[in-house]
Amino acid sequence: METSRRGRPRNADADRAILEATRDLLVADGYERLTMQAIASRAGVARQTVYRRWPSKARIVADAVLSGHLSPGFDLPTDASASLRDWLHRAAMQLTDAAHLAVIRALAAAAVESDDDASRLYAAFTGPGRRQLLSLLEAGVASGDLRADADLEAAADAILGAVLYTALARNPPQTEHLDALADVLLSGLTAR
Amino acid sequence: METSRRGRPRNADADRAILEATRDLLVADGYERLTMQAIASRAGVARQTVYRRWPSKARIVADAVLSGHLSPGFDLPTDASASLRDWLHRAAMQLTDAAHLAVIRALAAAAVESDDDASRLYAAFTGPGRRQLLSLLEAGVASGDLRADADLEAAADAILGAVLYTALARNPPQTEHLDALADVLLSGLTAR
Amino acid sequence: METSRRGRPRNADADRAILEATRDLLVADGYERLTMQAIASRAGVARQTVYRRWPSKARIVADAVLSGHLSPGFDLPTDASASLRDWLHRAAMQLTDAAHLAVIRALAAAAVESDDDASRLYAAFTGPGRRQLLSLLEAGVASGDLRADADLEAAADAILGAVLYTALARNPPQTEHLDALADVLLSGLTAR
Amino acid sequence: METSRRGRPRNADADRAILEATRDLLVADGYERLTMQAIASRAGVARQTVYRRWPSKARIVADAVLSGHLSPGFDLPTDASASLRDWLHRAAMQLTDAAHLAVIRALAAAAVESDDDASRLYAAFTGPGRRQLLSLLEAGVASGDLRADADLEAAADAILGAVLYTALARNPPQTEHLDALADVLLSGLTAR
DNA sequence: TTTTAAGCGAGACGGTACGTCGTGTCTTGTT
DNA sequence: AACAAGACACGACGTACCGTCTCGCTTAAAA
Repeated sequence: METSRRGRPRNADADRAILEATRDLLVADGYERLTMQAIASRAGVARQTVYRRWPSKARIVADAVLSGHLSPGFDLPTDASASLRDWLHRAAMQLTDAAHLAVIRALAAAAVESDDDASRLYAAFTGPGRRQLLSLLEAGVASGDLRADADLEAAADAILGAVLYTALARNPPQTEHLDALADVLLSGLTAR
Repeated sequence: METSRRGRPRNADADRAILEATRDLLVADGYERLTMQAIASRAGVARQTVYRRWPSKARIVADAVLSGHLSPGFDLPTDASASLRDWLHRAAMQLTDAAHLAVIRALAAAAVESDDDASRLYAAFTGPGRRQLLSLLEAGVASGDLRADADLEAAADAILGAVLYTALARNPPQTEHLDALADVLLSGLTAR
Repeated sequence: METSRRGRPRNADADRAILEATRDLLVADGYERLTMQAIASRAGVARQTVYRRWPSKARIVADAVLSGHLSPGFDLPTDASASLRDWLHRAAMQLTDAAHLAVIRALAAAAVESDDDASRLYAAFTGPGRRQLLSLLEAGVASGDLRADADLEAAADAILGAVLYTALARNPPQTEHLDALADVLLSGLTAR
Repeated sequence: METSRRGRPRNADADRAILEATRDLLVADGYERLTMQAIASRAGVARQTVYRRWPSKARIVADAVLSGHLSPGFDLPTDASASLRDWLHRAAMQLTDAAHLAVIRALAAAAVESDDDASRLYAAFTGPGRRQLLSLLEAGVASGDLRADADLEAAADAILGAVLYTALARNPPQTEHLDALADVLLSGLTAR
């Protein structure tokens, strides 16, 4: 048991306040305009208190992502009736709002420290959406609408990648394009 | 048209040298560590000579992307025998090398700083691969292997997005995962 | 001849402005409260411009002293009629005003970098007063009032040291004390 | 008089250890490089224990001076045979060692930061030497070597000031210069 | 004996200045 | 005009100290 440390304990609220301040400022101003001083001020904390916990701006942002402070909520009903097409539309809509675009772009900068950090960041960012999507797919399999022998993990990656890419490269995404996307993913490309 | 200007003409080599220096440094150190001084030094040029041509770091990177200096070569044969599965494997392999990952991450940073739309940069970056992929798909349709009524643009987006996302979030990508990805894209998710 | 240097030449006015700003702020607020930012601001210059010329606060102050920006004026007439007693009174008066006390105290801090810098700083600070005093003594010798075989350099040191010490340790100096001081210096201690 | 307090009594050793640590570090590194943490560490004490006794760095140094921890020993015999010239030489020698120079310079810094008057600190620092010098002068008067009507306080100031100034501004002091100094102080400047 | 008030080591905290680095602009002399 | 070189205004970075504030533990006098 080594929880009884010496000295004044760190203010646990500060950690949270700093991550939240980071999220708010990142979403509002973007990574480049994000400042340690601004983070500290908004968190109601001295600059040194931030540095005592994180060694750099990139690490704070990385932690904000990893701790889920920056993942999109995807506040959609995950009931059985929600079709994949609906999910694609809503996810694309949410990802293309200014806040989430800012975060997606920050992921790149935050991953600058280490090369394989990037994977963890992207995985953490997409985690909630991915879990949601997986349960949607599982429901589809259970109801017999989707085939049982598909690799659902791979399917989730394909869907997430497609919607992320569309959000980034086809901003704003068009309805017909998303419908065609859903068609490809559901029906496949093979002639029959 | 007054093409003959007075004074000393610009050194045409400098443009190319600067873009190449930008690419090399970007790939080696990432966007955050990229500095104008480093670009100029590596290009054998004064800092002002860079600023005479581009107004900011973001614009150089954007131009390097738009001019194709940073797009992946995808030097794969596009012959009829190349299956979609092969393409996925090779593309994922190429995108996960350090150089391309650095560029992919830089796209976001460059987009947010320059006036250019992120979508233009992503489109430019993925352009060559996309064109290659489309001709592969068209060949598949022509040979009757792929169904004729699929939206090939949407299919290309799905495939590109999936492979990009896999490269970013599942670094390095596993063989089985890519195979499962190909299966989903070819066969679709719908039960039949 | 190597005066033709390359690149934009340094703004010569800035050097002077920085030294003057240093003097003004030092005299007004003291060494401890002196700030690089304050110096720069008052000189109408960026902080980096100060650092380009001097590596530290101590060095600026040292240079301000060595360049005579901080030496007391001792604006007394040096005519033959000025007696040593008068000089002592006026010098003590001037050295005990707030401005000069601040400078004297700053000498110690400014000398922190190197050990024998201190000598040069004290010598520079007292230089003008010393020269004035020497010509006063020489005039006394010429007029026959003072003995010709005294070491005037040593005498000047004794007088300067005495008045400096009195100013520091007996702040404010009393008239009678200064008179007694003059008496000792003029008549000596030896019984006759 | 309520000398018996409740609670754990203060460690009396700490006071002394702190003052000694202050002296050692001051002499070794100078006032500017002196830090509270270093004082505490060297004294084997927590930083707070220092602050419980002194409110600031300047006050510790001031107290170290006032308590005599930093005054030069002037361990000279004060017997009748010791001439003023001998005293000057030995005092100059002692004051110009690195330790005492550091202290002399620290006086100014400590004085400007603490509420204490500079004069009190200088008086305390020079106190032992001054008392020694005065008894030397009184012995000279008693023996008839020195004149009886001189203001010995003023004479002591002149001598102390001269030797201090020489130590500071003419480091290291030359033998001939000190001899000439003694000559001026003993014989005076007046022609006869 | 048991309180209880203070001392103490340790270290977090709000501030402030430091010295460095990068950006984008400007000003020299030279080509 | 372009160019190499480098100064300039601006502003963020990460570090170091200051003096204050909790923590848990220890120590002795008071209850």
